[in-house]
This record gives sequence, C-alpha cells and structure tokens, in this order.
Amino acid sequence: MGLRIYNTLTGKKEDFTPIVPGRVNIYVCGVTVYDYCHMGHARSMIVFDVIVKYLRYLGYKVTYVRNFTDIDDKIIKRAKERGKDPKEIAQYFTKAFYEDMDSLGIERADIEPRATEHIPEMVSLIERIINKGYAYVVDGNVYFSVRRFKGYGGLSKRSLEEMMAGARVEVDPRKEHPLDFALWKKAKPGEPFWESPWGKGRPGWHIECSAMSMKYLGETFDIHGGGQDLIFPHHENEKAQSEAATDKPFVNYWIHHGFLTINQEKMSKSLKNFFTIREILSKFHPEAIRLFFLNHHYRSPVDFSDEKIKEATKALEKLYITLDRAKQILGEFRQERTDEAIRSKPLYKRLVELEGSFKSAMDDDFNTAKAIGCLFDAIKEINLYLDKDEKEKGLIFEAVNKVKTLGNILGILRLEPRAFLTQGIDISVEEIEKLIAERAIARKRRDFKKADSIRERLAQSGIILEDTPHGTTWRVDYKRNL
RNA sequence: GGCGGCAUAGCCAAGUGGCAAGGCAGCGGUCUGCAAAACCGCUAUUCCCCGGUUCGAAUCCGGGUGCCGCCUCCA
Repeated sequence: MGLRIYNTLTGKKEDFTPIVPGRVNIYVCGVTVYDYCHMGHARSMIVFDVIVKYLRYLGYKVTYVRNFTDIDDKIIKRAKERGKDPKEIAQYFTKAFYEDMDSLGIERADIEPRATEHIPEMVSLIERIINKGYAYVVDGNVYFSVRRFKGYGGLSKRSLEEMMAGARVEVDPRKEHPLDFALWKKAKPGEPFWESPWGKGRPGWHIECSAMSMKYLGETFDIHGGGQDLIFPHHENEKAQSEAATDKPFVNYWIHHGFLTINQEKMSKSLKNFFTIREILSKFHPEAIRLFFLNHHYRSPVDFSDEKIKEATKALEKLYITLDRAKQILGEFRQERTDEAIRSKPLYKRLVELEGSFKSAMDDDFNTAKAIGCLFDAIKEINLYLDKDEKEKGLIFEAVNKVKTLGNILGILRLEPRAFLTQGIDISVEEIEKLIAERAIARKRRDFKKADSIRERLAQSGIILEDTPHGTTWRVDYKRNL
C-alpha cells in the first residue's frame, strides 16, 4: 500500500500518483506579509513542512513552491497607517516570517516567489484568459466571469445558486455577476501600480498563485495546499482562472488543513484571539509546538492552550530522556554499517516493524498522530532494552538512529538530548557540577541529610538529579518550569 | 437561510465493519539510602442519544441533540 491523500476536489482519500514518476510538484499558499505570523500560520507551515519531509523520505524528488503575497489591500492599508511605503512593510514582515519559521525548524521552500516580481507573468495570464473569453474589462478593471466557466464551485462543492443564496457581498454594479472576481484592479490615486494593457493597476489576489505556480511547476501539477479557509474563494478562483486559460486540470490533489481555535473559536485577527508565533516561542520549545500540532490529524480542528503545549513538552521530554539514556551509554561510539548480527536482534527487528507502522500511518493521509504513537512504542522498546544488564552499543546506536530518523520527518528530536534537557537554566553548569560532586562525597559518607539538602538546593533552581549506576546526571525540571 | 465538518476515559487524541493506539494527569508495585527515570499493573464492557442493517458497528443507514467552520479578508 502506497501513499493515500485526502483530496478536497473529490472528497475522498485517493492513491497518490504523481504526474512524473518519482517527482512531486507542490505549491502551498504562503502568507500576506503585513503583520507577524500567528499560531495558525505556524500550524499551516508545520503541516506542509512535514508533508514535504515525508515525501522526500519516501524518495520523491520534491519541488516545493511557497509564495509571498507582497502587494495587496491589507499591505497598502498597513503602510498608510504607519506612514510607510508598502514595500517596506512587506520587506519587514518577510524578514519576520523567516525568523519565525527558522525558530520553528521549518525548512525553506525550494522556490519562494513574490507576487511583485511576477507581474508580467500575471499580465500575460490575464490576457490569455481574456482571449479565451472568460474575462472582461471594465474601466481599467479586469473581471473573471464565473458564469462562463463551467464547473465553477467544483472545488468548494457549491453551485452559483447556493452561493448567491447566502451572499452578503456588496455588489460592484460593474460586474456582470456578483461573484465575478478581479483579475486586475485599477489603481486608485496614491496606490502602488504597474503598467498593463488595461492601464495602471495591480493584480487581484488569486491571479498571483495561478501565475507563479504554473510558471514554476507547469500548467498541471501534483499538489496544491493551504488552509481550509482558502478553499473558497481563493482556490476555487485560482482553479477556475487557471483552467480557463489552459483547458487543462490545474491541480491533481488539493490538500487543506483544519483551523486552530482558541476556546473552540477560530483564531483570527478580527476576533482578536490570536497569538503570534514569537509570543508562544518565548514560552515553549519549538519542537513541543510541533509535537502539539502533529499529535492531531492535519484536517481536524486543533484547540490551542498553554496547558496543551505543556503536555506536549512533557511528552517530548520523555523521548529525549530515553535518547539521553542511550547517549550516556554510547558516549562517542559510532558505527558506519549495520551488520547481520545486529539485524537479527529482537529489538532491531521490532524497530523495523515499528518503522513500518510509522510509514503505514503516514501513508494514510499523513496520519501524524498515529505515527507519533509508533514513535512512543519504539521508545518503550528501547527503554526496556536499556533496563537490561547486558547491552550492545552497536544495537543501541542503530535503535537511536531509527528513532531520530522518524522523529526528524516530524521535525523533532533534532537536538542533542543533553542540549534539550539542560535548556533554560539560571545557574551555571560549573555550579551544578560542583554541587553534584559535593553530594557524591556526602553520599559516600552516607551523609544523606547533606546529600538531600543539595538535591533540594538544585531543585530550587529547577534542576532534577538522577542517580544512575554510571553516576549522577541532571536535567531541567520541565514540569516545574511550565 | 444554504453547504460542510465534528462528538471516543479526568484531559488531549488515533481508530471508518471483527477483542478501543499513543501522550498528559492519577493510583498501586518493582528498582532506589531517599528520589528521579524506566518498567509492570490499574484507570472507556464501551465510543453524545434513539432506532435500524449485520453473525458482528465507535465505525454503515435513518432520526434527534450539542459544538464548530465556510458562504466576506483570513493558514
């Protein structure tokens, strides 16, 4: 059984077959750079980061394109508010976007096109649409005619009649149909503009994604992704205009993820119930945030709270503690090849089995929650082995590698376990080690009162001591810090 | 009003016809000078309610109830 993906277009899980065997072309709607990114954006970026990582793990050569909308009404508005040039606003928040994504460990897309750098492509695409008779020009504006395009509403599963029934749109009287949308907007005085056959203006929102995705990925490509709120109108419109221009299917698989809610309500700017990524990163570990999101299926709504990220942090700690145990035993031990003797060990076989389960889970429409379950099963097996008296370094090394490989697909377990377990302390390592040494002497003399007072002293600083056969180790008490 | 989604233990959550994953929290045990970690055991005879289909349903069908989203910029 290979990869299956839930396709918004058909409403079903389908076997994934790329257009060119072994290659996947994927386009994801990025952000409009007019403000800091919030946690909803984080979820989106994490979901597609993992999808791309998994496709690569499967061996596909992936071309991942994610755009920046760097010219639109919101940017112009923000620029006016701040007395800045729209360009400056876009540049500033593009930089902020990269900072946030880097912190979350989200890889760069292969191509990250900006709308303002693709105006000529958009203009020629609009011309193509006009020539095909699917768009009309009114006073410097170009509108796409939804009525002329058969199949409008196919992605969002709505007919024009249904949409009209609930429409609350103020209708521009120059439009032939209320749902016709702008491909090109005439510039108002003082707004940024580009020259075009229809006069000075700027592109509509939807056309940029059509122009840029087709430029880099071809007129039909494999996967197009985004949030569920983009299904209508954005992706519906993208699909309509693209297919109107090319007479070819635009996209084979549409992937849409669910929303992030706060107290069960959608996180959004208008409700003012959003948290920015940087706010949350100041309190929690990026990998904990990833684990929190990935513990839910990407299409389900996720309710956000500090409490839940704390739980994810504890879960992540559990994984790192085991990796740390292994590392203590391994020291600098490394090995290049896995020999037959190791392959035949029960632990190794079990881990291969779990890797298979992990893969089946991910193959089933990227079921990361189930895959995480496999990761914890693997951790339990390793702990069981680590509890034994007789241990083989070669086997432990391989076991750790397996777990890390799987974790890395989800973008977690990328740190040295010691680094994770000793983060955020307000006492120096020298001080800690000095106290541990003192305590060791006290314990040898069976002066447990003193030993315990040292443990207590370190606990005050959020340090947990663990006495093992190999000596005493320490780590940060996440439970206390959270 | 139209369209769509969801409802699983104290909490989060996977599971779409065959004995209910995983995590967090809790309790008991092993280990420990004491802890911690780890491991073992316990914590949903039952998956919102009512009917139906089936040898068999959390899973399929019908009817309720509750929550959410889209239809307007939005990841």
